[in-house]
Amino acid sequence: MARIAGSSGPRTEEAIRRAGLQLLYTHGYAAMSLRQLAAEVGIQQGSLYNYFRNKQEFLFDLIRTHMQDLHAALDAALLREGSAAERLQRFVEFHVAYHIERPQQVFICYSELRSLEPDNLEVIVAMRRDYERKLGAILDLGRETGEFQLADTRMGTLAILAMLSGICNWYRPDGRLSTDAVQAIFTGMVLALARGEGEAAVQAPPAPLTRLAARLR
Amino acid sequence: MARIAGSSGPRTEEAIRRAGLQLLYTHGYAAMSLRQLAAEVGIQQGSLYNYFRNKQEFLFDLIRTHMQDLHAALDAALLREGSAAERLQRFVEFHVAYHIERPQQVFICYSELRSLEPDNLEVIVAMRRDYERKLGAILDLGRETGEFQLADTRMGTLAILAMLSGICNWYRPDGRLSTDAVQAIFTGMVLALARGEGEAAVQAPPAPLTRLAARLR
DNA sequence: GTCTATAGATGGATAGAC
DNA sequence: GTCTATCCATCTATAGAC
Repeated sequence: MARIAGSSGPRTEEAIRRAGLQLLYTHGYAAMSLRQLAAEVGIQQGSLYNYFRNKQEFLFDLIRTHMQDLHAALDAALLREGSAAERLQRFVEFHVAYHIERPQQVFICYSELRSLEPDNLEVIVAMRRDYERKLGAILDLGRETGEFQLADTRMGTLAILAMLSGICNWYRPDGRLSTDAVQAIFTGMVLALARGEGEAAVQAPPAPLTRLAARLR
Repeated sequence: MARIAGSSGPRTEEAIRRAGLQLLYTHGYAAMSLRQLAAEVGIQQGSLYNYFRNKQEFLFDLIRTHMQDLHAALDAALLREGSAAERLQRFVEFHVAYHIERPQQVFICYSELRSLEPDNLEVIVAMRRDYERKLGAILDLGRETGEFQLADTRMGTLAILAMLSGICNWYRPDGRLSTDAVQAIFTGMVLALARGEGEAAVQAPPAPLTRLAARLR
Protein backbone atom coordinates (compact mmCIF):
# COMPACT_ATOMS: atom_id res chain seq x y z
CA MET A 1 0.00 0.00 0.00
CA ALA A 2 3.02 2.25 0.38
CA ARG A 3 3.28 5.04 -2.16
CA ILE A 4 6.31 6.58 -3.83
CA ALA A 5 8.20 8.75 -1.38
CA GLY A 6 8.35 12.36 -2.48
CA SER A 7 4.90 12.36 -4.06
CA SER A 8 3.46 15.70 -3.22
CA GLY A 9 0.47 17.80 -2.41
CA PRO A 10 -2.99 16.82 -3.54
CA ARG A 11 -1.97 13.25 -4.23
CA THR A 12 -0.75 12.83 -0.67
CA GLU A 13 -3.87 14.46 0.72
CA GLU A 14 -6.11 12.05 -1.12
CA ALA A 15 -3.94 9.10 -0.06
CA ILE A 16 -4.19 10.20 3.57
CA ARG A 17 -7.97 10.38 3.36
CA ARG A 18 -8.23 6.95 1.82
CA ALA A 19 -5.84 5.28 4.21
CA GLY A 20 -7.35 7.08 7.20
CA LEU A 21 -10.81 5.90 6.24
CA GLN A 22 -9.62 2.32 6.07
CA LEU A 23 -7.76 2.49 9.38
CA LEU A 24 -10.64 4.18 11.18
CA TYR A 25 -12.99 1.55 9.85
CA THR A 26 -10.75 -1.32 10.84
CA HIS A 27 -9.29 -0.22 14.17
CA GLY A 28 -11.26 2.82 15.31
CA TYR A 29 -10.03 6.29 16.15
CA ALA A 30 -8.34 5.61 19.47
CA ALA A 31 -6.59 2.51 18.18
CA MET A 32 -5.44 4.10 14.92
CA SER A 33 -1.94 5.53 15.29
CA LEU A 34 -0.61 8.27 13.06
CA ARG A 35 2.47 6.13 12.53
CA GLN A 36 0.26 3.48 10.95
CA LEU A 37 -1.45 6.09 8.83
CA ALA A 38 1.84 7.55 7.63
CA ALA A 39 3.16 4.08 6.81
CA GLU A 40 0.08 3.27 4.74
CA VAL A 41 0.50 6.50 2.79
CA GLY A 42 4.22 6.01 2.43
CA ILE A 43 5.45 9.12 4.22
CA GLN A 44 6.96 9.79 7.61
CA GLN A 45 4.76 10.45 10.58
CA GLY A 46 5.75 14.06 11.08
CA SER A 47 4.79 14.92 7.50
CA LEU A 48 1.13 14.29 8.28
CA TYR A 49 1.03 17.59 10.12
CA ASN A 50 1.27 19.39 6.80
CA TYR A 51 -2.30 18.16 6.20
CA PHE A 52 -4.01 18.64 9.56
CA ARG A 53 -3.31 20.36 12.83
CA ASN A 54 -3.97 17.31 14.95
CA LYS A 55 -5.61 13.89 14.95
CA GLN A 56 -8.96 15.20 16.14
CA GLU A 57 -9.19 17.70 13.29
CA PHE A 58 -8.52 14.89 10.83
CA LEU A 59 -11.40 12.83 12.19
CA PHE A 60 -13.76 15.78 12.29
CA ASP A 61 -12.99 16.78 8.69
CA LEU A 62 -13.57 13.25 7.49
CA ILE A 63 -16.94 12.96 9.23
CA ARG A 64 -18.14 16.44 8.34
CA THR A 65 -17.27 15.98 4.68
CA HIS A 66 -19.20 12.76 4.60
CA MET A 67 -22.25 14.31 6.20
CA GLN A 68 -22.18 17.16 3.69
CA ASP A 69 -21.98 14.69 0.81
CA LEU A 70 -24.85 12.71 2.28
CA HIS A 71 -27.10 15.74 2.50
CA ALA A 72 -26.23 16.92 -1.00
CA ALA A 73 -26.87 13.49 -2.45
CA LEU A 74 -30.18 13.12 -0.62
CA ASP A 75 -31.42 16.51 -1.76
CA ALA A 76 -30.54 15.59 -5.33
CA ALA A 77 -32.34 12.26 -5.12
CA LEU A 78 -35.40 13.01 -3.02
CA LEU A 79 -38.70 13.70 -4.70
CA ARG A 80 -40.36 16.92 -3.73
CA GLU A 81 -43.59 15.75 -5.37
CA GLY A 82 -45.58 12.59 -5.36
CA SER A 83 -47.36 10.58 -2.71
CA ALA A 84 -45.78 9.92 0.66
CA ALA A 85 -45.29 6.29 -0.34
CA GLU A 86 -43.43 7.34 -3.46
CA ARG A 87 -41.21 9.67 -1.51
CA LEU A 88 -40.55 7.04 1.11
CA GLN A 89 -39.61 4.55 -1.55
CA ARG A 90 -37.17 7.05 -3.05
CA PHE A 91 -35.71 7.74 0.35
CA VAL A 92 -35.12 4.06 1.02
CA GLU A 93 -33.62 3.45 -2.39
CA PHE A 94 -31.28 6.37 -1.93
CA HIS A 95 -30.27 5.51 1.60
CA VAL A 96 -29.61 1.86 0.77
CA ALA A 97 -27.56 2.69 -2.31
CA TYR A 98 -25.55 5.29 -0.45
CA HIS A 99 -24.80 2.95 2.45
CA ILE A 100 -23.86 0.09 0.19
CA GLU A 101 -21.48 2.25 -1.79
CA ARG A 102 -19.73 3.79 1.23
CA PRO A 103 -19.94 1.27 4.06
CA GLN A 104 -16.74 2.55 5.66
CA GLN A 105 -17.68 6.22 5.73
CA VAL A 106 -21.13 5.44 7.04
CA PHE A 107 -19.84 3.12 9.73
CA ILE A 108 -17.32 5.67 10.95
CA CYS A 109 -19.94 8.40 11.09
CA TYR A 110 -21.93 6.30 13.53
CA SER A 111 -19.20 4.62 15.53
CA GLU A 112 -16.79 7.50 16.02
CA LEU A 113 -19.21 10.13 17.28
CA ARG A 114 -17.91 9.29 20.73
CA SER A 115 -14.42 10.25 19.64
CA LEU A 116 -15.40 13.79 18.68
CA GLU A 117 -14.70 16.61 21.07
CA PRO A 118 -17.85 18.39 22.33
CA ASP A 119 -17.82 21.31 19.88
CA ASN A 120 -17.22 19.05 16.91
CA LEU A 121 -19.81 16.56 18.08
CA GLU A 122 -22.42 19.29 18.26
CA VAL A 123 -21.90 20.15 14.59
CA ILE A 124 -22.28 16.56 13.43
CA VAL A 125 -25.28 15.82 15.62
CA ALA A 126 -27.06 18.85 14.17
CA MET A 127 -26.39 17.60 10.65
CA ARG A 128 -27.67 14.20 11.60
CA ARG A 129 -30.86 15.68 13.05
CA ASP A 130 -31.50 17.45 9.77
CA TYR A 131 -31.24 14.16 7.95
CA GLU A 132 -33.67 12.52 10.35
CA ARG A 133 -36.09 15.39 9.87
CA LYS A 134 -36.23 14.81 6.14
CA LEU A 135 -37.41 11.26 6.72
CA GLY A 136 -39.71 12.39 9.52
CA ALA A 137 -41.40 14.86 7.18
CA ILE A 138 -42.23 12.05 4.75
CA LEU A 139 -43.75 9.93 7.51
CA ASP A 140 -45.75 12.89 8.82
CA LEU A 141 -47.06 13.57 5.34
CA GLY A 142 -48.11 9.97 4.96
CA ARG A 143 -50.00 10.04 8.20
CA GLU A 144 -51.86 13.18 7.13
CA THR A 145 -52.83 11.70 3.78
CA GLY A 146 -53.82 8.43 5.42
CA GLU A 147 -51.25 6.43 3.47
CA PHE A 148 -49.38 5.44 6.61
CA GLN A 149 -50.71 4.09 9.88
CA LEU A 150 -47.65 4.56 12.07
CA ALA A 151 -48.42 4.76 15.78
CA ASP A 152 -45.54 7.19 16.31
CA THR A 153 -43.69 8.87 13.45
CA ARG A 154 -40.65 9.74 15.56
CA MET A 155 -40.20 6.11 16.52
CA GLY A 156 -40.86 5.21 12.91
CA THR A 157 -38.04 7.50 11.84
CA LEU A 158 -35.61 5.97 14.30
CA ALA A 159 -36.68 2.43 13.48
CA ILE A 160 -36.34 2.89 9.73
CA LEU A 161 -32.96 4.59 9.97
CA ALA A 162 -31.58 1.93 12.30
CA MET A 163 -32.87 -0.81 10.03
CA LEU A 164 -31.41 0.74 6.89
CA SER A 165 -28.15 1.87 8.41
CA GLY A 166 -27.57 -1.62 9.74
CA ILE A 167 -26.99 -2.69 6.16
CA CYS A 168 -23.42 -1.44 6.24
CA ASN A 169 -22.69 -3.95 9.01
CA TRP A 170 -23.37 -7.02 6.91
CA TYR A 171 -23.56 -6.13 3.23
CA ARG A 172 -20.77 -7.58 1.11
CA PRO A 173 -20.39 -6.78 -2.60
CA ASP A 174 -19.79 -10.45 -3.35
CA GLY A 175 -22.73 -11.59 -1.23
CA ARG A 176 -25.93 -13.36 -2.14
CA LEU A 177 -27.90 -10.27 -3.15
CA SER A 178 -27.26 -7.43 -5.58
CA THR A 179 -27.71 -3.79 -4.67
CA ASP A 180 -30.97 -3.72 -6.59
CA ALA A 181 -32.28 -6.74 -4.74
CA VAL A 182 -31.40 -5.27 -1.37
CA GLN A 183 -33.06 -2.01 -2.34
CA ALA A 184 -36.23 -3.79 -3.44
CA ILE A 185 -36.48 -5.97 -0.35
CA PHE A 186 -35.87 -3.12 2.08
CA THR A 187 -38.26 -0.86 0.22
CA GLY A 188 -40.92 -3.53 0.67
CA MET A 189 -40.21 -3.96 4.37
CA VAL A 190 -40.17 -0.23 5.08
CA LEU A 191 -43.38 0.41 3.17
CA ALA A 192 -45.07 -2.47 4.98
CA LEU A 193 -43.87 -1.07 8.28
CA ALA A 194 -45.22 2.38 7.49
CA ARG A 195 -48.53 1.24 6.04
CA GLY A 196 -49.41 -1.64 8.29
CA GLU A 197 -51.50 -1.26 11.37
CA GLY A 198 -49.68 -4.13 13.05
CA GLU A 199 -52.22 -4.96 15.72
CA ALA A 200 -50.82 -7.15 18.43
CA ALA A 201 -51.09 -10.91 18.16
CA VAL A 202 -51.40 -11.40 21.91
CA GLN A 203 -53.18 -9.13 24.32
CA ALA A 204 -51.46 -10.20 27.55
CA PRO A 205 -49.22 -7.49 29.02
CA PRO A 206 -45.50 -8.06 28.65
CA ALA A 207 -44.71 -7.21 32.25
CA PRO A 208 -43.69 -10.76 33.29
CA LEU A 209 -41.07 -10.82 30.57
CA THR A 210 -39.48 -7.71 31.89
CA ARG A 211 -39.30 -9.25 35.32
CA LEU A 212 -37.75 -12.37 33.92
CA ALA A 213 -35.04 -10.35 32.28
CA ALA A 214 -34.46 -8.44 35.49
CA ARG A 215 -34.02 -11.62 37.47
CA LEU A 216 -31.08 -12.57 35.29
CA ARG A 217 -29.42 -9.24 35.46
CA MET B 1 -17.10 7.10 42.57
CA ALA B 2 -14.04 6.01 44.51
CA ARG B 3 -14.60 3.16 46.90
CA ILE B 4 -13.07 2.50 50.29
CA ALA B 5 -9.47 1.40 49.92
CA GLY B 6 -8.83 -2.05 51.33
CA SER B 7 -12.22 -3.45 50.37
CA SER B 8 -11.55 -6.96 49.24
CA GLY B 9 -12.44 -9.82 46.99
CA PRO B 10 -15.92 -10.17 45.52
CA ARG B 11 -16.82 -6.58 46.27
CA THR B 12 -13.88 -5.33 44.25
CA GLU B 13 -14.62 -7.71 41.43
CA GLU B 14 -18.16 -6.41 41.13
CA ALA B 15 -16.95 -2.81 41.32
CA ILE B 16 -14.47 -3.46 38.52
CA ARG B 17 -17.20 -4.91 36.32
CA ARG B 18 -19.49 -1.96 36.92
CA ALA B 19 -16.85 0.69 36.39
CA GLY B 20 -15.44 -1.13 33.38
CA LEU B 21 -18.87 -1.27 31.80
CA GLN B 22 -19.31 2.45 32.24
CA LEU B 23 -15.87 3.30 30.88
CA LEU B 24 -16.20 1.00 27.90
CA TYR B 25 -19.56 2.52 27.12
CA THR B 26 -18.30 6.07 27.42
CA HIS B 27 -14.82 5.92 25.93
CA GLY B 28 -14.49 2.58 24.19
CA TYR B 29 -11.96 -0.19 24.74
CA ALA B 30 -8.91 1.41 23.16
CA ALA B 31 -9.50 4.74 24.88
CA MET B 32 -10.17 3.23 28.30
CA SER B 33 -7.01 3.10 30.39
CA LEU B 34 -6.58 0.69 33.25
CA ARG B 35 -5.42 3.61 35.34
CA GLN B 36 -8.84 5.21 34.85
CA LEU B 37 -10.55 1.95 35.70
CA ALA B 38 -8.53 1.50 38.89
CA ALA B 39 -9.24 5.09 39.92
CA GLU B 40 -12.99 4.58 39.47
CA VAL B 41 -12.87 1.45 41.61
CA GLY B 42 -10.66 3.10 44.20
CA ILE B 43 -7.67 0.78 43.97
CA GLN B 44 -4.23 1.05 42.44
CA GLN B 45 -3.68 0.10 38.85
CA GLY B 46 -1.47 -2.90 39.58
CA SER B 47 -4.15 -4.47 41.75
CA LEU B 48 -6.41 -4.96 38.77
CA TYR B 49 -4.23 -7.86 37.71
CA ASN B 50 -5.58 -9.89 40.58
CA TYR B 51 -8.86 -9.97 38.64
CA PHE B 52 -7.76 -10.56 35.05
CA ARG B 53 -4.64 -11.52 33.19
CA ASN B 54 -4.79 -8.61 30.80
CA LYS B 55 -7.07 -5.98 29.35
CA GLN B 56 -8.25 -8.15 26.50
CA GLU B 57 -9.38 -10.91 28.84
CA PHE B 58 -11.38 -8.38 30.81
CA LEU B 59 -13.24 -7.23 27.70
CA PHE B 60 -13.85 -10.76 26.51
CA ASP B 61 -15.25 -11.88 29.86
CA LEU B 62 -17.58 -8.93 29.97
CA ILE B 63 -18.96 -9.54 26.49
CA ARG B 64 -19.20 -13.30 26.85
CA THR B 65 -21.04 -13.06 30.14
CA HIS B 66 -23.53 -10.67 28.60
CA MET B 67 -24.16 -12.93 25.64
CA GLN B 68 -24.73 -15.89 27.95
CA ASP B 69 -27.23 -13.87 29.99
CA LEU B 70 -28.97 -12.77 26.82
CA HIS B 71 -29.41 -16.33 25.61
CA ALA B 72 -30.62 -17.58 28.97
CA ALA B 73 -33.12 -14.75 29.26
CA LEU B 74 -34.41 -15.28 25.73
CA ASP B 75 -34.88 -19.00 26.23
CA ALA B 76 -36.82 -18.30 29.42
CA ALA B 77 -39.05 -15.75 27.69
CA LEU B 78 -39.61 -17.20 24.25
CA LEU B 79 -42.76 -19.13 23.52
CA ARG B 80 -42.25 -22.59 22.10
CA GLU B 81 -45.92 -22.74 21.20
CA GLY B 82 -48.41 -20.44 19.59
CA SER B 83 -48.63 -18.82 16.19
CA ALA B 84 -45.62 -17.27 14.53
CA ALA B 85 -47.12 -13.84 15.16
CA GLU B 86 -47.42 -14.58 18.86
CA ARG B 87 -43.86 -15.80 19.04
CA LEU B 88 -42.62 -12.79 17.13
CA GLN B 89 -44.46 -10.47 19.47
CA ARG B 90 -42.86 -12.20 22.46
CA PHE B 91 -39.46 -11.93 20.85
CA VAL B 92 -39.84 -8.22 20.25
CA GLU B 93 -41.15 -7.56 23.75
CA PHE B 94 -38.25 -9.47 25.23
CA HIS B 95 -35.59 -7.91 23.05
CA VAL B 96 -36.86 -4.37 23.65
CA ALA B 97 -37.09 -4.84 27.40
CA TYR B 98 -33.64 -6.37 27.56
CA HIS B 99 -32.06 -3.60 25.52
CA ILE B 100 -33.78 -0.88 27.49
CA GLU B 101 -32.63 -2.36 30.78
CA ARG B 102 -29.00 -2.84 29.74
CA PRO B 103 -28.19 -0.22 27.14
CA GLN B 104 -24.52 -0.15 28.09
CA GLN B 105 -23.91 -3.90 27.90
CA VAL B 106 -25.77 -4.15 24.63
CA PHE B 107 -23.94 -1.23 23.09
CA ILE B 108 -20.56 -2.64 24.05
CA CYS B 109 -21.41 -6.04 22.63
CA TYR B 110 -21.95 -4.43 19.24
CA SER B 111 -19.33 -1.72 19.23
CA GLU B 112 -16.39 -3.57 20.72
CA LEU B 113 -16.44 -6.66 18.56
CA ARG B 114 -13.64 -5.03 16.61
CA SER B 115 -11.54 -4.89 19.77
CA LEU B 116 -11.66 -8.65 20.32
CA GLU B 117 -8.73 -10.78 19.26
CA PRO B 118 -9.56 -13.31 16.53
CA ASP B 119 -10.11 -16.35 18.77
CA ASN B 120 -12.30 -14.41 21.17
CA LEU B 121 -14.24 -12.79 18.35
CA GLU B 122 -15.03 -16.17 16.89
CA VAL B 123 -16.68 -17.26 20.13
CA ILE B 124 -18.87 -14.17 20.35
CA VAL B 125 -19.87 -14.19 16.69
CA ALA B 126 -21.00 -17.79 17.04
CA MET B 127 -23.18 -16.84 20.02
CA ARG B 128 -24.62 -13.95 18.06
CA ARG B 129 -25.44 -16.22 15.12
CA ASP B 130 -27.37 -18.48 17.46
CA TYR B 131 -29.43 -15.54 18.60
CA GLU B 132 -30.17 -14.51 15.04
CA ARG B 133 -31.22 -18.06 14.22
CA LYS B 134 -33.86 -18.04 16.92
CA LEU B 135 -35.50 -15.02 15.31
CA GLY B 136 -34.97 -16.46 11.85
CA ALA B 137 -36.81 -19.64 12.88
CA ILE B 138 -39.86 -17.60 13.87
CA LEU B 139 -39.89 -15.77 10.55
CA ASP B 140 -39.50 -19.03 8.63
CA LEU B 141 -42.39 -20.53 10.56
CA GLY B 142 -44.55 -17.53 9.76
CA ARG B 143 -43.81 -17.84 6.10
CA GLU B 144 -44.74 -21.50 6.11
CA THR B 145 -48.05 -20.86 7.87
CA GLY B 146 -48.77 -17.92 5.60
CA GLU B 147 -48.87 -15.44 8.50
CA PHE B 148 -45.90 -13.52 7.15
CA GLN B 149 -45.23 -12.30 3.63
CA LEU B 150 -41.54 -11.47 3.93
CA ALA B 151 -39.68 -11.45 0.64
CA ASP B 152 -36.51 -12.71 2.35
CA THR B 153 -36.45 -14.03 5.91
CA ARG B 154 -32.70 -13.59 6.30
CA MET B 155 -32.99 -9.91 5.42
CA GLY B 156 -36.03 -9.73 7.66
CA THR B 157 -33.97 -11.09 10.54
CA LEU B 158 -31.20 -8.55 10.00
CA ALA B 159 -33.64 -5.69 9.53
CA ILE B 160 -35.61 -6.46 12.66
CA LEU B 161 -32.53 -6.92 14.82
CA ALA B 162 -30.97 -3.67 13.58
CA MET B 163 -34.21 -1.82 14.17
CA LEU B 164 -34.65 -3.16 17.69
CA SER B 165 -31.02 -2.95 18.71
CA GLY B 166 -30.92 0.68 17.64
CA ILE B 167 -33.13 1.41 20.63
CA CYS B 168 -30.16 1.42 22.97
CA ASN B 169 -28.74 4.36 20.98
CA TRP B 170 -31.55 6.74 21.79
CA TYR B 171 -33.71 5.41 24.61
CA ARG B 172 -33.54 7.43 27.82
CA PRO B 173 -35.38 6.36 31.01
CA ASP B 174 -36.62 9.92 31.49
CA GLY B 175 -37.72 10.25 27.88
CA ARG B 176 -41.13 10.75 26.33
CA LEU B 177 -42.13 7.08 26.27
CA SER B 178 -42.27 4.34 28.87
CA THR B 179 -40.81 0.89 28.32
CA ASP B 180 -44.29 -0.50 27.75
CA ALA B 181 -45.07 2.15 25.15
CA VAL B 182 -41.83 1.46 23.28
CA GLN B 183 -42.53 -2.26 23.40
CA ALA B 184 -46.04 -1.77 22.03
CA ILE B 185 -44.98 0.56 19.23
CA PHE B 186 -42.09 -1.60 18.10
CA THR B 187 -44.20 -4.73 18.30
CA GLY B 188 -46.65 -3.05 15.97
CA MET B 189 -43.97 -1.98 13.52
CA VAL B 190 -42.27 -5.37 13.44
CA LEU B 191 -45.52 -7.26 12.96
CA ALA B 192 -46.52 -4.89 10.18
CA LEU B 193 -43.12 -5.40 8.56
CA ALA B 194 -43.43 -9.20 8.74
CA ARG B 195 -47.07 -9.38 7.62
CA GLY B 196 -47.20 -6.71 4.96
CA GLU B 197 -46.58 -7.42 1.33
CA GLY B 198 -45.24 -3.92 0.81
CA GLU B 199 -45.59 -3.67 -2.95
CA ALA B 200 -43.62 -0.79 -4.40
CA ALA B 201 -45.24 2.61 -4.81
CA VAL B 202 -43.24 3.39 -7.95
CA GLN B 203 -42.23 0.94 -10.64
CA ALA B 204 -39.34 2.87 -12.16
CA PRO B 205 -35.96 1.26 -11.54
CA PRO B 206 -33.76 2.94 -8.94
CA ALA B 207 -30.66 2.86 -11.10
CA PRO B 208 -30.50 6.66 -11.69
CA LEU B 209 -30.38 7.23 -7.95
CA THR B 210 -27.38 5.02 -7.62
CA ARG B 211 -25.60 6.95 -10.32
CA LEU B 212 -26.45 10.21 -8.62
CA ALA B 213 -24.91 9.02 -5.42
CA ALA B 214 -21.83 7.81 -7.26
CA ARG B 215 -21.35 11.18 -8.92
CA LEU B 216 -20.95 12.79 -5.54
CA ARG B 217 -18.60 10.24 -4.17
C1' DG C 1 6.55 19.16 1.29
C1' DT C 2 9.30 15.75 3.27
C1' DC C 3 12.72 14.14 6.23
C1' DT C 4 15.12 12.92 10.92
C1' DA C 5 15.11 13.34 15.68
C1' DT C 6 13.08 14.03 19.91
C1' DA C 7 10.31 16.08 23.54
C1' DG C 8 6.80 14.97 26.76
C1' DA C 9 3.05 12.22 28.16
C1' DT C 10 0.61 7.98 28.74
C1' DG C 11 -0.17 3.32 28.11
C1' DG C 12 -0.10 -2.04 29.68
C1' DA C 13 2.11 -5.08 32.48
C1' DT C 14 5.38 -6.87 36.22
C1' DA C 15 8.09 -7.32 40.78
C1' DG C 16 8.27 -7.43 45.43
C1' DA C 17 7.02 -5.50 50.16
C1' DC C 18 3.24 -5.62 53.49
C1' DG D 1 -5.48 -8.64 48.10
C1' DT D 2 -3.46 -4.25 47.95
C1' DC D 3 0.24 -1.22 47.73
C1' DT D 4 4.46 1.31 45.63
C1' DA D 5 7.69 1.58 42.13
C1' DT D 6 9.22 0.82 37.70
C1' DC D 7 10.18 -1.19 33.05
C1' DC D 8 9.45 -0.61 28.44
C1' DA D 9 6.70 0.31 24.59
C1' DT D 10 3.94 3.53 22.09
C1' DC D 11 1.64 7.64 21.31
C1' DT D 12 0.85 12.73 19.66
C1' DA D 13 3.00 16.68 18.49
C1' DT D 14 6.97 19.78 17.57
C1' DA D 15 11.65 21.54 15.82
C1' DG D 16 14.72 22.24 12.42
C1' DA D 17 17.58 20.56 8.27
C1' DC D 18 17.05 19.81 3.30
